[in-house]
Amino acid sequence: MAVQRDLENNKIGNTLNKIYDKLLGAFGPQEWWPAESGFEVIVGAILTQNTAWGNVEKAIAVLRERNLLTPSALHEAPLEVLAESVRSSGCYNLKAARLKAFSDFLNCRHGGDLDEMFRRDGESLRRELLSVKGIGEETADAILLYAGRYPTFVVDAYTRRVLLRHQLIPSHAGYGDIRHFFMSTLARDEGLYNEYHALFVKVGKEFCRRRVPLCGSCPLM
DNA sequence: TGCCAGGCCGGGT
DNA sequence: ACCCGGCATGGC
Repeated sequence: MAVQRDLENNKIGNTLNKIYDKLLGAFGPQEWWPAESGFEVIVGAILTQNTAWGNVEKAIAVLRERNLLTPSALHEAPLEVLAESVRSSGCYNLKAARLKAFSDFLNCRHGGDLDEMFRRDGESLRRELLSVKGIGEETADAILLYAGRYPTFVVDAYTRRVLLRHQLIPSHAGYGDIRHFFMSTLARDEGLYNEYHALFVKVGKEFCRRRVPLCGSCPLM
């Protein structure tokens, strides 16, 4: 029974490795996350929730212009200033509040020090992040992986859609199921998870958008 | 012109 | 335990 499951996992693991090789071969390294600091990664992770990255870039440019891309500066900025700064990323009142919520968390729990925060072990830090209002599973994993370089797999809408279209997961699979799917079958490698998720976003943007059917020129076909 | 984008929360079944 | 509406700008 356990042996059978292991074989199954191994088959899936091979499949996931093949997909990775195809994507990397087709698109090359993606050099993620596009940011100049770990703190900027976190800000971007919050701003990009259900939002096109281009709109986030504009918001980050405004924050940089106003010297708000540091923990202390962000923490001291009035909510209205934040909201107005990140307007282009949509849902701006909500996101300003979420940036503040993270900022408060960082100050209260980690003395406003990112390096200190990232000294915590991954599992407990993940739970801490999930307790912050506005940080859900994907955002928490993105922060852990791309800002803290922890080996945790980030599952997003593209990941789910690509896997569904290629019938590699059942339609009822939840976030945790898919994350476990990768982490239990692939090596626990931060570099691999980093590249893999970035490649999913790349192939998703090009070939797996919402109402676009499977396309013959997709490298996974 | 609508639909969609690298989600998350709160309230309702 | 799910399901849904709200949040909101900018690009195609």
